[in-house]
Amino acid sequence: MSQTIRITVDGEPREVTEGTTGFDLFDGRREIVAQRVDGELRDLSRTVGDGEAIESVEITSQDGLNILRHSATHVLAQAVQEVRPDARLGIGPFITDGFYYDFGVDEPFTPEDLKEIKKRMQRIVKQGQRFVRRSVSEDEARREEATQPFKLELIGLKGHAGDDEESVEVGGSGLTMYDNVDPKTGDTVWSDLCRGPHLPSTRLIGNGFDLLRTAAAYWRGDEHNPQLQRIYGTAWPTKDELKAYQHRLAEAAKRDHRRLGVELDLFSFPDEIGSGLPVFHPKGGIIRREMENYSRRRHEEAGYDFVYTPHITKAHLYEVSGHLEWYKDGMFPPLHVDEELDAEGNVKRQGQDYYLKPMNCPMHNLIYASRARSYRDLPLRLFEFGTVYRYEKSGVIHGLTRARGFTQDDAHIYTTREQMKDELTSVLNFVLDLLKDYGLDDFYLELSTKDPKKYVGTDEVWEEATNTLREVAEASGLELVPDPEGAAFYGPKISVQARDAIGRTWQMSTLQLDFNLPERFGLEYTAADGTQQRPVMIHRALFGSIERFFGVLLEHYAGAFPLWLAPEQVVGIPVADEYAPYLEDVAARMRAVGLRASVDASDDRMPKKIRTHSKQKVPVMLIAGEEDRSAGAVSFRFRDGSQCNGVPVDDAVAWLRALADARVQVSSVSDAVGAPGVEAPARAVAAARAAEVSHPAE
RNA sequence: GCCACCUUAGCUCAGUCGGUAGAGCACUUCACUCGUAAUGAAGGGGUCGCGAGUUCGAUUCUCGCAGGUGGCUCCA
Repeated sequence: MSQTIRITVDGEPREVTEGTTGFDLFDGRREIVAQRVDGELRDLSRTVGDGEAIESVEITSQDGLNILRHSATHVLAQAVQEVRPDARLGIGPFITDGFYYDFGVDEPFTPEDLKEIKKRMQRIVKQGQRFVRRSVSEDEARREEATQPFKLELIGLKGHAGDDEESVEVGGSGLTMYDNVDPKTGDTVWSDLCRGPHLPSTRLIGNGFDLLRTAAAYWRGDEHNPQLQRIYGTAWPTKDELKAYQHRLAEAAKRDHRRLGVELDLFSFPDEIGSGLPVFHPKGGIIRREMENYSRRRHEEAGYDFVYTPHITKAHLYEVSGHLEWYKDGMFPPLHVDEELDAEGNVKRQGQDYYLKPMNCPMHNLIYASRARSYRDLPLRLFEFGTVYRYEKSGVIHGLTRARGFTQDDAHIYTTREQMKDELTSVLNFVLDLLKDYGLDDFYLELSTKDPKKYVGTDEVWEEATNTLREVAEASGLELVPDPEGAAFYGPKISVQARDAIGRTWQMSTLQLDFNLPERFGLEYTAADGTQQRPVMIHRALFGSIERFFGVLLEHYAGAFPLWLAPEQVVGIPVADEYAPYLEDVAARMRAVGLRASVDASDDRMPKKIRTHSKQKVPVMLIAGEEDRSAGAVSFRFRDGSQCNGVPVDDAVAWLRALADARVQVSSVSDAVGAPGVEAPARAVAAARAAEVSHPAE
């Protein structure tokens, strides 16, 4: 006799007969692809038990999307094994926006393979195979996966490592297999070791999936392990959502700093110089110089002392610092100089190894140590735009964000242990404040703590440093994310992560505490009581690398820099040749107050000129014809096409100067009129008001 | 460093089943003098990434190298 059990479904109490499944509960609701039972995701085919709280999982929810993608990756693996029966299965999880599956194959996949695999996936999807869950014992699993070495390894891990290595294959309790069953014949056509849950049917994958690319990946993420071939894909509930995703990717690609660098003529990486070594063109140079100048000014105001150090040094310095011991692989190989040989080739005079510097700190330490220091000198803040060279592996070089030569806005602060906390607090505030001026304002902090395999110094010192950083970070009120084992060998760090305009996060500034280098360099100061004490060192880069920060800002602004950073701030567009001299005059007045202004006196027609400079993301175009000339005025055109016409030249000059000084974005007349602390000409205010009427939503 | 793919004019990209190449934009010149995202015409520009091999002949096929792209590993 079937018994009645009590459950809740999406918060509503219900009574159902024993043996009821998720399918029964959500009958007819195709958008529900799984059930969450007391917080645990399960297939709809599972029966519910007395007292359980069941929630529906819609395909459009995050859990639903994950299940969709996880099922899609099974379909991928099935298709791959049709094309390559020898393919050994690795792991196949869902990831943000998609999925991948790793395969051990003798020959890597070709683009043709990918096409064929996709075709077969479509066939499997259409067929509407059911995913059927089956619990197995470890022995059964081993028997079924006898020809699958990677799966056997996972089963073994499950046995030994417990739940530490929880994964989509063998997480949670017990082992399960998922059979893909042909709905017509009831035959199992494919099986995979998997914890699930899955969609009820492959049909739900529909036509919202695509295969994106292939890549090699080390088995279990370890470069000592064999490489598997990974296929990446994406899957969405509908074709429209897939298209929207592809559109998002295309939009992100448009802001790629490497592309914008070419389009806007900002920088390049000449092959002749070498991989990862950029040159800045004049326009990129202007942006960079503005970035640096403002930073310099702020550092001066904040009590930093400016120093300069060479790019190259004898090996001994990096032996003292420990870099040669810890990071030799990341350094360019040495230049061996001054060696003399006799006629027989024997060494007459020992040579010297010189290294390009990968970090500035040892040199700053030498400046500290150049004379006796008193507690009255501290905190001593040494600042440098220090160019460093790191031998990044060839495969990791990526535009300006990962280069082999770059310039750090590097400071080393030497403090007493007592001052340390106050100093860290003010440094963190200084950093956040300055980043905001460059237009980034969405931050969180990461606290990187000791890597037990890679550190120097005593546990007590690490603990004190870590606790101090944590207290300072917590006091900032920002979100703090732990990064266990992420610290450098010499000390823990706080890093500032910034979210850009399209939501990506970038590691920007780092504050690192270092109890180690002062020790190695024997740094001391005389305390008030006459004793010799050891200072604490704070490493701090704000941009991290200027090149990288440049790249991040370029992508953040999609090339449309705020007025103060824009390489061309103002371009005059005469309605006809006749008005060019008038605009030259206006531009000269702009230049006289330090604005970057020019006139486009080319043969192009006016709309063509507007197009040209729009594509170059020039913030302000000043247009003048007879109307403006006779009124002693100019007409503004902003990036978004908004205008304000007939602004008297005096007002225009003063207004633009003020907007540049305010370091605001100026892409529309409303931006310009709304800039805090800047008084806009009456004409502009009226134009902005008119614009608001036509776009009330703004 | 590993795997795959890519490299043709300044840029974006066609093309040659092996017989030394073409478009659009950009550039130069000429005409047009124009009020808010492309006026028209003419012209210049390429040892087809570099080096070897196969071939009567290689930009095309093979190998090596360099650079790039996407991943993996790494990122003091």
